[in-house]
Amino acid sequence: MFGSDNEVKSDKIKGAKKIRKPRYAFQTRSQVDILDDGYRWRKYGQKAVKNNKFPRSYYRCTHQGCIVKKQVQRLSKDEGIVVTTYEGMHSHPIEKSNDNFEHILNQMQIYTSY
DNA sequence: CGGTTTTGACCGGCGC
DNA sequence: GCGCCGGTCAAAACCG
Repeated sequence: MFGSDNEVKSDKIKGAKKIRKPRYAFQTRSQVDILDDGYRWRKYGQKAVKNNKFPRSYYRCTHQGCIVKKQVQRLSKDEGIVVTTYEGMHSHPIEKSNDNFEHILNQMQIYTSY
């Protein structure tokens, strides 16, 4: 299941031949970890991290063909800071108002890896 | 009713 | 070889 993961695994074992899954980390200042960026997410697990006093939440896009994964983690140092990490690329339009999305971006700092 | 959520348990990989 | 960790999935329950 979930070819996306399988693909990455294969790449790792083989030696990274294809493009890597893009990873985008968003650091947001919010009291709630449930940030609606405009996509639909379904929580599939919650695990506690050792460097963090708070558990990390794992979310996945519920769109057909959309295998984007997202994980939300809070900074143990600042409970008001929420780190949202996006994995993969979306292949469908957002169902929320771009205005709202822009407003959210306005309050988040974007960090891009790769 | 459908969709979603929550917890627990399980598996694989890696280290020593 | 064994233990450990992280990560993911499953089922059940709940809500609108």
